Amino acid sequence: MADVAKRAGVTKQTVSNVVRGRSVVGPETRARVEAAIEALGYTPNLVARGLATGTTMTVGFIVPTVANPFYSEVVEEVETLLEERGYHLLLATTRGDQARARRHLATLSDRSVDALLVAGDTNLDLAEMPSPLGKASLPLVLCAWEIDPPATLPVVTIDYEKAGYLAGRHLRDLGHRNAVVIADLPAHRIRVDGLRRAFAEDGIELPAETVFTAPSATPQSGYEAAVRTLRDLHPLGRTTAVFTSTDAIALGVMEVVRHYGLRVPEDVSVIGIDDIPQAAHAHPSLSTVALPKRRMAQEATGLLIRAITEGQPVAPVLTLLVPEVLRRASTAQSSA
Amino acid sequence: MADVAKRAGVTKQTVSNVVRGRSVVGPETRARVEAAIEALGYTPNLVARGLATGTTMTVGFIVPTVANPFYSEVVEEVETLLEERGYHLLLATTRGDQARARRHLATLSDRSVDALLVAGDTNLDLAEMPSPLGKASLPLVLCAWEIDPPATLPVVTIDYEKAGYLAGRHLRDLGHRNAVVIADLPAHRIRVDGLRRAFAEDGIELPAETVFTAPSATPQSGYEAAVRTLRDLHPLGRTTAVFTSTDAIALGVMEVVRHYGLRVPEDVSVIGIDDIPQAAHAHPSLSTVALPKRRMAQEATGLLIRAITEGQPVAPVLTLLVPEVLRRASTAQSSA
DNA sequence: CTGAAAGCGCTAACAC
DNA sequence: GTGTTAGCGCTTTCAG
Repeated sequence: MADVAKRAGVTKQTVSNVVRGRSVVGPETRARVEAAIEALGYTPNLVARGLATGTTMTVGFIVPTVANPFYSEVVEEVETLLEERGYHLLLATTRGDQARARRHLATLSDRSVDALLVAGDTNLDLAEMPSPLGKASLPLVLCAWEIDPPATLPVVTIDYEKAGYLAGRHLRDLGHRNAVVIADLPAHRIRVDGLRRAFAEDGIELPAETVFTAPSATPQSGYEAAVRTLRDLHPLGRTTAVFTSTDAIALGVMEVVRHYGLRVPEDVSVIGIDDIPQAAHAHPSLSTVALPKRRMAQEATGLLIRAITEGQPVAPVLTLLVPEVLRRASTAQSSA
Repeated sequence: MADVAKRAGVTKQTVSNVVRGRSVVGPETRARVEAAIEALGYTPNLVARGLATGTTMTVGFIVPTVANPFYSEVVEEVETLLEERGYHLLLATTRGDQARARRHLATLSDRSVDALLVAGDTNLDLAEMPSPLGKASLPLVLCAWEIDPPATLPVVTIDYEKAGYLAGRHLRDLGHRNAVVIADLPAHRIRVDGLRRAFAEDGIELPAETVFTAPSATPQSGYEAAVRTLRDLHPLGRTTAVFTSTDAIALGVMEVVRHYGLRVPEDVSVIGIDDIPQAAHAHPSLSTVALPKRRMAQEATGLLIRAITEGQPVAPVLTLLVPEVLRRASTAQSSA
């Protein structure tokens, strides 16, 4: 920078002003400086700028995993939004590991990021988490917080209970009274609660023996477990519908159902939650409750950036995004 | 830091030494300093350290997208490896957009990262890319470079041609002579070339009219296109096997084949490439050629970190990882 | 509109 | 072992 200044016959200050596009530089001077920059191939050092301004133009995002369509879509959207505003994305994954989450939280809050976004993770116990959560030293927003969103922090999440409820109402409206549930419990218990509420409105109970657990956090093994569960369960008896807490599981269920020579949706309706890309392309296309991930990413990033630019902590409000039923081909009127 | 030093009755330097775990501090002094750090809740400013040392402990990763199982697995692996060594991951996606890629390359090379990893993207024209590629100012490694890996840069990639070849040999060994190809062209043409080579070894040609294009970059629309293609194509005629350039497409193909009342693998064998998580859980489980993504991530990260710690640019060597056939249930002896 | 000074928080040389 | 002195490259006062 000093070289550029010398070459253009100005001071570093003027170079700085030119680089940052401030309109305090005379056009003639500006041209000279720009020529010098070009000639020397100068490029400003962001770290130094960061030290001077106390801002890094970087947002940290702590996420359970990225090998899961739900989170990877959220990450991608967040990255895009940040990029549009000139921010970088520092990605950290927890993989369901408290210790990792804590480490990330600690290192990222050392002023190496301007703000922090943390996606929900069942294994995350906020009370155990270090400083930034407590002293709110830097803007912090939580998202996709399925279980017990804390009231003391800003949270942008989805009404997962309603997602379950909507799935339930959809099935109920189609006349289904005997449903089997396959859910990733306890992570997705809220979704099952919603389903239960929908059925309860019609006086239908969900017997405990029709609720099965896909005992793993990853959608893949959830799927696998679902397959096994359903296999053991067979014959389905009076069951006319299967509700799964996740599309990945639903996809597996459809395969197994077909494997038994039953048809979806003629014999059994299947509905999932999330609306992963494959859901629309399955055969039959999977009815599901779409979780507004992109909306969530937008709201969360918006809060974060506003907090950074205004220099104020984010108000601890809970934003609850509403999911939406997607009626596709895997659900039909109950044949019972 | 000054406060800590004052409280402990030492200088900043000593505090620095304690923080960085240097063994030049007396145990008694160290204890005092640590107490002061604890009391004041001091946490070092990484940006300042970065300015002083010229190192940020951050590696940039430019990737086409993260909403694709292949890349998301690579990203996750890279992140994990970096974290183990105390590095952070700055993630940037190109979404197949040259301009974005160029922007990222430019901003990331402003010394805000210690090294740069760039994953292959058909839309990326390296010749058009700015400085860091040319002047190799900071360690740069390319990975997953399917088309024309440049000889002037270090590249860790997979032998995609061999992947196609292995798939072809597998089919050929099972007696298949009439295969249909559905590939994401031109992105995956190398894979088709490999297949062609395998068949050619037996004097079998792949007529142009049996090669179909799934005309999109994203696996999902590839899948969709495959479905349409196969639907139009029906009946399959003498075809006994389908090769797809991607597992996602293969999964779609299996559904469509079944849709016609044909059985996999009894009537038609299906083989893909990649080994995405779902492949193992499909019904029947999908035979495929596994691409060693994790190995690739390991090699690439290794090179990068070595380059950083040794302060030397990475030698422009091409590392070609070998894929492996996974014989599963979707392929069987040809019935023809 | 431009220039000169001071300092962001830390580390790296030295000397003590 | 510990303290001292300079910066890292930039931005930000404040004068000119």
